[in-house]
Amino acid sequence: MGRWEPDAVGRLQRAAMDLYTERGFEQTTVAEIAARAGLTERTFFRHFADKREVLFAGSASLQDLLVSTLMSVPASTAPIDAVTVALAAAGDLLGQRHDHSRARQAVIDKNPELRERELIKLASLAAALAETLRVRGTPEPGASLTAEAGIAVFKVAFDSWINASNERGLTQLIHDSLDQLKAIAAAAPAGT
Amino acid sequence: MGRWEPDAVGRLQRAAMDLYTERGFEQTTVAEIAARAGLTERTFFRHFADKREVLFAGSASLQDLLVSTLMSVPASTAPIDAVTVALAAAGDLLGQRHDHSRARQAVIDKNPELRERELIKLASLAAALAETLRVRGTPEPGASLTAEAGIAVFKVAFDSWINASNERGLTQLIHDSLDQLKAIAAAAPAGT
DNA sequence: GGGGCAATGTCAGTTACTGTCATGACTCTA
DNA sequence: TAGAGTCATGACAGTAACTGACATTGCCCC
Repeated sequence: MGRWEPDAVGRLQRAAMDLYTERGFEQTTVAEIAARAGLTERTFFRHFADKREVLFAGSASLQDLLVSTLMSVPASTAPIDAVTVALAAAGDLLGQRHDHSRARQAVIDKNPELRERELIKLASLAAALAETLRVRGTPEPGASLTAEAGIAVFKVAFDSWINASNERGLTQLIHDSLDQLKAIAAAAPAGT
Repeated sequence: MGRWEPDAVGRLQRAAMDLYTERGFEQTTVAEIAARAGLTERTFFRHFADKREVLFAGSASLQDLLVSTLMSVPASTAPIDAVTVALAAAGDLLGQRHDHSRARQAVIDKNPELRERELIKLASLAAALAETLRVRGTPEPGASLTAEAGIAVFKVAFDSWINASNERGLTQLIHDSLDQLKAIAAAAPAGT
C-alpha cells in the first residue's frame, strides 16, 4: 500500500477503532494505528491532534447540527423545550448507528483518558447550546443552566439507549428523560 | 534543602500552583516543579498520578463531604433538595477560600487538559451523588438525573461566584441556581 | 513538460510517565 | 546503643506521545 491511497482519515479512524477494541486504548501505540492504515505516525498527528481525538471526529458536526436546529426553533418555545428539540435531532443522527455507538462507547468507558475527552466534548456542546440560547434571547444564568440541564438529559438518555436492552429509540428516551427532569424539579417548590 | 523536609506533598502543590500561575501549565515541566519543591521528578510522580492531578488533590475529600452530608438528610426530603443541601455544604467548604479558588480556576480555565480533569472530577462527584441517592431509595434513572442536575446547578453557581463581582456567597448562589432550574423546568408542562 | 501545491515520509528532539534498584533517615527493640 | 526493619527519596534507564524542520512524491494546471 503506497502513498496516496484514498481516505487516509477514514483509514486511521477505522484502524484506531479496531485496535482500541482488540487490545484496549493504552495497549495500542499510534505507530501501530498508522501502520495498520498504511501510514506513518507523523501523518496520524497531522490529521488528529492526539491519540484520543481520532474517536471524536464526529463531534464537530454534531455540534453544528445542535446549533442550527436550536436556531430554527420558534422563539415562542420555552428554552428547555427548544433545547430538547435540538437534542432530539442529534438523537436521530446518532440513532442510525446503534451498533457503532455501542462499540465506541464500550471503548471509551474502559479508559479514563477517553472519558475525559468525551466529557469535554459534551461540555463544548453545552457551551454552544448556551451561546445559541443567548443569541435567541435567553439571559444568563438561565441560558447556561438550561444548556447544562439539556446535556444532563441527553447523557442519561444516551446511557439508557446504549446499556438497556429496551426497544425505545434514542429520541424517545430523550423525551422520557426530559419528563423525568421536569418531575424532579417540580417535586418541591422553588424558593424554599 | 536536604531529604526529609516536612510536607513534601504540600510543597509540590504550592510549587506547581506557583509555576502554573507564573508561566502557564504547558510551559512548566514536572522537573521544574520538583526542583522548586526541593525534590526530584520521580518523587513528584510518587505523590501524584500525573502533572494535572497536583491541582485536584482536594476533590476526594469534597466527594466524601458531599456523600456524608447527603446521607444525613432526612429521607422525607425530595432528592433534588437533598442534593442541594449537600452541595451547600460543599459550598461552605470552598467558600472559605475565595482567593485560592479564583487563582486555581484561572489556571484551569486557561488549559484544556486541566479543564478535562476538572470535568471528570465533577462527573465523579455526580456519580457518587447518584449512588448515594440510590442507597437512599431513589430509583434510576431519577437518581442519575437528579445528581447531574445538581452538578449543573453547582457549576453555574460556582462560575458566578468566581467571575461575578457580586457579594453573594457561594451557598446563596447555589440556592439561587436551584431556584432557576426549577423555574426553567416548570416553564412548560411535562409530557408535551 | 515543467512549476507549484498538498499530502506524506524521515529524522531528531522534548517531556510525561514507569520500572528497578540503591540510599538515606527514622523507629523499634534487644 | 547497635542493629534490623521500614519508608520516603534518589538515580538511572527506558517507552511512547507529541512537535518542528526539511525532504519527497503524486497530482493539477498552464
